[in-house]
Order: sequence, then C-alpha cells, then structure tokens
Amino acid sequence: MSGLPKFYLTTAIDYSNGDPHLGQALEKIGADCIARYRRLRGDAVHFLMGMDEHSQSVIQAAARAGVTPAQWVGRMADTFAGYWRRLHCSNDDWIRTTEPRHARGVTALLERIQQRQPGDLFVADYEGLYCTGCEEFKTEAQIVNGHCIEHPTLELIRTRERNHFFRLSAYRDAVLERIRSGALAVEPQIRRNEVVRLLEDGLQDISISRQRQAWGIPFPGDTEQTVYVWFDALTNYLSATGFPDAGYERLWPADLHVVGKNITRFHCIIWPAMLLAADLPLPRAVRAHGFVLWEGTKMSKTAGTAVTLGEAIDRHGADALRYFLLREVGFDNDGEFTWERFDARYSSELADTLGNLVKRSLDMIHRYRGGVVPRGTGALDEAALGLIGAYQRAMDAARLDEGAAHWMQLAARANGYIQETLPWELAKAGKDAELDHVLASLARTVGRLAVLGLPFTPAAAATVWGLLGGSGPVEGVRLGELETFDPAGRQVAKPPILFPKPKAAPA
RNA sequence: GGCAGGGUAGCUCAGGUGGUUAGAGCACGGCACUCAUAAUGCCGGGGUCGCGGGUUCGAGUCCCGCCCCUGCUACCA
Repeated sequence: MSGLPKFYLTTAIDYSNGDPHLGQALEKIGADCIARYRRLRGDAVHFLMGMDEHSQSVIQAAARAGVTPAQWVGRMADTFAGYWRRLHCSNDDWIRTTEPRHARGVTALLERIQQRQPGDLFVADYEGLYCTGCEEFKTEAQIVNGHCIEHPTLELIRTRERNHFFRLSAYRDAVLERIRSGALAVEPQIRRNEVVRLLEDGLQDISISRQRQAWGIPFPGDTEQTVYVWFDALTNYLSATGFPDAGYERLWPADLHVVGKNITRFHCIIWPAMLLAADLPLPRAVRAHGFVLWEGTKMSKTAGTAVTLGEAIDRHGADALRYFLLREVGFDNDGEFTWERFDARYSSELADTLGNLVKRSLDMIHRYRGGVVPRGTGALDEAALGLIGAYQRAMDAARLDEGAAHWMQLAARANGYIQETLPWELAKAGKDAELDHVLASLARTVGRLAVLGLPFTPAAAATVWGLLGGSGPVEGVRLGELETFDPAGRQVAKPPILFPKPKAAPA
C-alpha cells in the first residue's frame, strides 16, 4: 500500500428495511465501478459500504416480525450484503452502525468537538409535532391534514424537548469557502450550485440528540439521550477508519463520498461542519448520483409495479445489469429502466458486439492456428490505444457512461477490422503472415477489452482473461501495461458464449 | 414564488469561445460476407434543432419574451 496514492471511497449506508432496489443498486455499482477503475490505475483503494441501523423504523419493523431490533438489523444486513455480493461489489469493508467500533467513533467525535469547540455543542429546546403513536417527532412531509400518516386518528402534540444542539450556523462561511475553492469538490455541477445556494441562504443550528429512544448510541455525558441521525449515520465514514485509534489517518480523509442526490446537503454541509468543529480534515469530493426511474417515477418500495432488484439480476445476469445501469441509465442524471431498453442494450452491445467478437476471434485462433496466439503487428493497435486514452479521460472524470461507450467502441472497431481484413480469405489464400498479424491483433484487443471492461462487467472480464491464458487474476493488471500487452505464444481456451441471448424475449 | 438545469431524428443522447449539405448509437430498409450467439460489415430513408421576436454577412450555438419538463428551497436515509 505504501507508495501508491491512497483512494478511500464510500457509499451511503442503507436503511434497514425491506430489500434493496435498483436505485440503491445503481449507487453501489457506480461506486464499485469507480473503485475497480482506480485499482486498475494503480491506486491503493479502500472501498467502504455499510448499513444504517439506528432508525426508529427498525424498532417497529422488528416488533412486527416478532424479533429483537438486533436480530432484525442482522437479517437486513445479510440481505443487503447478499445482493451486493451478487452484483460483484468489491468493497474492502462493511460497516454497520450498531457495531461497537462505530459507537466508539461517534462518541469520540463528539468528545473531540466538546474539547476543541466547547461552545458548539449546547443544550436547548427542540419544538416539534410529536406523534404518541409513533413516539417520535414528525416532519412536514410525514404529516397529512394535520395528522401523522400512520396514525391519522391521533392528535399530534406540539411538544418541546430538551436536546443537544450543534452550532451548525457557525460553519457556514468555512464550508462555503471549501466548496467554492474546490477543496471540497461537489459533483456534478448542478448539485454544487444547489449546495452553494443553500449555504448562501444561511444555516440554522441543528438538534443532534433525541430523548425516549433506546435504540441508538448514548449521548456522551447524558444517559437520557441518544445521538440523532446526522451525527450517527454520517460518522460511519470516519469510524470505519478506526478513529479515534492511531492509524486512522492512513485512510482519512475520504477521497470520495458517493451519495444519492437527495442527501447531498447532509454530506456537503452538516458533515463538513462536524469535521471542522472537530478539527479533522474534510473529504475531498462528494459525488451525487441520480435516480433510476420506472415509468417516469422514482424507484421505491411503495411503487408496486416496479421491478425488483432480484428480477433485474436474473434477467441477464449481474454483469448485464451493471453495464446497463452505468451505460444507459447513467450516473449523474436520472434515467429510465425498462425491460425493452435493458434487453436492447444487452443484445446489441454485450451479446452481438462484445461477446460475439470474443467468440469469433478466439474461434479463429483455434481454427487457423490450433489455439496458439501468433506473433504479429496490426492496424488495430493504433485505434485501440486511442480509445483507451479516451476511456481513461472519461473514467478519470468519473463519466462512467462515456467510459463504457469507449470500451464498447473498441469492440465495434475490432469487428470492423475483421470485416476489412477477411481472415478466412487470408487462410484460404495461404497468406500466413497476414493472417498472423490479424489474429495477433485480435488477441491483443480481446485482452485489452477484458481489462477495460473490469469496472463494468467484472465476471466476464475474469472469464475472458482466463480464456486468453492470462497469468494471475485480471484484477492484478494495470492500465499502464495495456500498451505493450501481448499474448503471443499463449494457448487460448475454446471460447464459450459470454452473453447468451434468450431464444424468445422473456415477457 | 425564488434559484438551478433541460427541451436536437421513432428512442437514448453528442453538438468548447456563432460559420460550408446538424451528428452517433439503437430501431427500420437494402446490399455484402460467413470466422462468429440468424452474429458482423457497408449503404440508405428519417430532424420547422420547444414557440415567437432580435443582433449578425451568417445562430442549434448570442440577446429578449413565452410555453413545457426536472431538481433544490434544510433537521426523512
């Protein structure tokens, strides 16, 4: 790890309720794509994912299921982690906010702020509408016609509660300066504009503790209260580094927080302010992704007709879903998911362009050269290096859809090259030297495609790398090696069909 | 209401600082080829560049007005 540039990236931690959906999958896949790409570049990547388990809804969900909250969140964590494994997420760590290491981190962060900026934590009254059914305060969005959505027969009570507060207002200028200067990069631009605007309007202090909630981290020095959402959830990024134990600086600050566009402000305002108060370095960048839409509406559990994540994976496999979400849906903007589009992309690009190229190339090496890659040069290399450059520029800027497009363009170019050089004609005419050049070019291209495709379709990348007789896992390859990559002399395996097309389109 | 972004071929989108016949992919039609997952390649049809004015020799690209869509407008992750 020493010597290599450190790259610590995180995803938002998910609520412990229900199954993950496509929108959450997009975030994890996007972050994983970035993580895998950074590893290809040679960065010392540390990729964190995890679960947010202290929400009030956990208690109710557990009660409904007849289990303890701890059992409930354990189940949920297993469910989520299972999906992320199926999607080939390569996270190095997995944090749950109910873990002792996280409670220690949260406590230590609060104590550190208390120590360095004692005036920034203070006790005051929080006033809000309290639902006796839910036993919690309700926000405007949770109130319909003056009643709690879940308990419309109960009256909401205007209640005051003594809570611990954080002097968020004191950090407006400092946070604004960090964002304006780019020290804290907020991307894409539209999210940065929104956050800057919010900061310009000014900030209010926020309450950071709650009474009557046993399910949570005890507030330091106040056994009556537990730490409220912000300080609990956001701190996971820090507590996962081992903070406050020595050595956490090896990872902190985070290089990139990947979050949904709906929670950018927490990551770009409250979180930086917390860190400033604690005199800790700020994350370098926050990237907000868009949502996956289904028939024009946001993907969520309440949208009954929406596709489930399991169905989407089952359709054509995890690689295909990853590719589709990153290529067609995109990461920065909202994008539509439909079976028609998914099937079309899968068929025309993964199966016909890429999968077919791999198959026909390796089949010809078997048919004409007994499966041994010949030595030779070819015009394809020049195009390949150009496209690899374009790919890198796009991926460096986290424009994942563009990166995927350049990757696929290389496969398309190789198909065109075959049509131009007509290797079967060369074989018939006995033009062995020319045929060697063509087949060698194709073998190099297939290998490069395997490496470039790793961030998008990791399973297929490993398969293709293996077919080419690559030594060691494809994850061990570095982008810098691609220019001189040459599998000449290797025995290649008989190629399978990488992305099989269903006979009839499933309904 | 305020602020921000967007409305370009059937669909998804590219189109730095204004300049010859507005591009790509998919889908569609024709042709070629056979190594390959009836796969590949080539050619082609298809667009009042949201609407209306203006600046300019010339605007999708600048200015004004209008219409429509999306996001943000803070203690829900």
